[in-house]
Amino acid sequence: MATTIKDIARQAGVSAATVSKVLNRKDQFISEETREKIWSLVKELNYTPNSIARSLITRSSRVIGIIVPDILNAYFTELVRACDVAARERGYSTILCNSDSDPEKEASHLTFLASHGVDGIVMAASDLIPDSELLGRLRIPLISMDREIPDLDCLAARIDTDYEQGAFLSASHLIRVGHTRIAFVSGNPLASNTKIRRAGFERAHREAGLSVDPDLIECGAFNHRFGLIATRTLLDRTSFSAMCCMSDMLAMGATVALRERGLSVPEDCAVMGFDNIYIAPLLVRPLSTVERRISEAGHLAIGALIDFLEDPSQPRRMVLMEPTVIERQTT
Amino acid sequence: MATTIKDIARQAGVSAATVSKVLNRKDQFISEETREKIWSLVKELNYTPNSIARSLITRSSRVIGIIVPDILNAYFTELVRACDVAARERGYSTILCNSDSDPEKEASHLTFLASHGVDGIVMAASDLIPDSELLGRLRIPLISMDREIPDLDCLAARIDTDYEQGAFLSASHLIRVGHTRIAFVSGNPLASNTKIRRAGFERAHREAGLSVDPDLIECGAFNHRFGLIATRTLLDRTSFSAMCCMSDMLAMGATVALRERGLSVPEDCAVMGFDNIYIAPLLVRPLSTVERRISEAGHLAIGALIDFLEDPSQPRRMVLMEPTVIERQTT
DNA sequence: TTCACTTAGGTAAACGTTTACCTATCGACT
DNA sequence: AGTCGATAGGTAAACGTTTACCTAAGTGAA
Repeated sequence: MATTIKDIARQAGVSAATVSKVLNRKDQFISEETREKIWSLVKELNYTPNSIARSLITRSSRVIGIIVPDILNAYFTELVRACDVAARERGYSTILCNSDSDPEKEASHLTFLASHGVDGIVMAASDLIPDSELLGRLRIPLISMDREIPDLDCLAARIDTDYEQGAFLSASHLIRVGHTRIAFVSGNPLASNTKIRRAGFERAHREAGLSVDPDLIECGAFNHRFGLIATRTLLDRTSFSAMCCMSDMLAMGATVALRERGLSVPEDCAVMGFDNIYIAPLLVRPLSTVERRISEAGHLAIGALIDFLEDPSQPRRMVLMEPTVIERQTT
Repeated sequence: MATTIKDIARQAGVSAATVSKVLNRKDQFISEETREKIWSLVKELNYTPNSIARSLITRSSRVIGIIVPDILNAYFTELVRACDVAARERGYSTILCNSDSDPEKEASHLTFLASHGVDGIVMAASDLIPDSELLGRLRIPLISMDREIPDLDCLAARIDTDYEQGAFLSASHLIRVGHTRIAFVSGNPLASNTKIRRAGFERAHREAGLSVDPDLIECGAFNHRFGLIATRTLLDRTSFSAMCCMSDMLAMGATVALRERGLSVPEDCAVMGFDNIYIAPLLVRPLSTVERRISEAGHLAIGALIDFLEDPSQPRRMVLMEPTVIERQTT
């Protein structure tokens, strides 16, 4: 029952095409009088164009899909927020999907987004390797953030963080202040996401003339729950004086486990996080971590996507963001 | 270029109508043979129906809009997540909007959602009083959560938390353990959201034969930043031995401010939160708080909305959720 | 044979836009 | 007088579905 373009047309005594032209500012050949009449009717009748009908014919929705593994991880909350504001700044909206790191959910979100006609998709860090057959078929412009991804011609840009360097910096920081037995906690051990970080961790040791005890490594997931469990396991298995966690959520879980055993941070065990989520400085013992400028990454991703949408011929962007260490009170 | 229903029809040697009937299981008068041929072509050609075209004609999108003030507040992150899983369980998807507690943004999200044909909208707790003129015009089925809302006939349900009781319980808990000077920190002082809580806070004092010193009240916003600022102000102005914060984010900010001044929690000052967000038990000093069963609220909201969509004649639900105190280590 | 019913499927309009192309009028210029 | 170029706007198809209604063939009974 909402007002349509035809209602406006009828009341203005013109055709729907004329109204459409005015609305879309393709009105160089429309008289000032008609134009004004249309705009005033638009206001009076509270006309809002039906985006669905519009998308159907223009094949563009000005909507961007965002897929993250877990919105409860504050890193993704911040990223999603950043993407959303960046998109809105350029007249786009976003629609969010949680994959739970489940390939089937990811695929079904992808089809959902496609069938809803999103103009582009941002796929954020995940242990998953995306279904390249599906992606290739969908042909939706894509931004990959911090993930392994096949080379597709709909891949508009990659925004990656230099995880190797991030892990290297984190471990080096701990080594510099005297730690020699450092635990390493990260996500899925099979994902490149984790392998690369582990390489950085090991390089830091190598360069310091230290070796890495495999007993100190625990990889599984990036959430706080795994941080808690992994730390308990590590504590039962071996001893260490510092922990190099590959996400702040892991670090939060680790801290809880350490306290559980009566260990204080950083006196008995130092803890490094990764991501610098907004909660990190708010913890009672503000967390030392690796800063990765989440908001900037989100803006970059959306910017690259929209630039690509507006001109697909431009060269693809491959950004590698350099992280830095932030020293707070847990190291 | 994606496969359409016509491609299927052509290759199956039938009309598009027949394909549509099979796809929608309105195929009682279609032969088994045709049916099988169609389904196998659907698989072979990776056909996915174009939701946009479908929505245009059916006037239903199976998408629900969710408007929250600030997704960075973990309470809303959890709520949104709960709504999303509840919606997916029933074959709906969600689309998320941040209002930043800005009436204009909220209105523009509302029009956005309307023009994108969402079937219903969940509006979560906010200081804002929604634009009833707009809402009435849009006529989109609505769920209101913890907000003041005009009575509209498109209002499918209200899911509210008994804030008066929550604040009462929080303050009573502190009074019971011996505190008499308790600071009260909450959101926008003009919003009913805050007024109601303040009433509960005052009732707790009244029933204990205590009076409330207005100097102990600081209201502004629900985020951690305000918690920090408000606590500094309170500390400069007066003295107290406990804080009754109306969100866990506020409590986190408050804790930081207290430590800043060398005060330890709970020895020098006890702190109560509200919401029981997932981070609350993870803080180094796990936060005592008021539990409000966020996930259940989200499921309830989505359930009520979808029930209403499927049968708008059923009576409206008005749920009042009763909160409970969780005692951890900050009190 | 006729009628009615069932089965299997087709036709075409409709949803609300956009857009390529067409028409008509008016001056101005050759 | 005829042509041309603006100017102002209209026509109708198209996007990919769904659905109310139509058709045609076959069957069974009267």
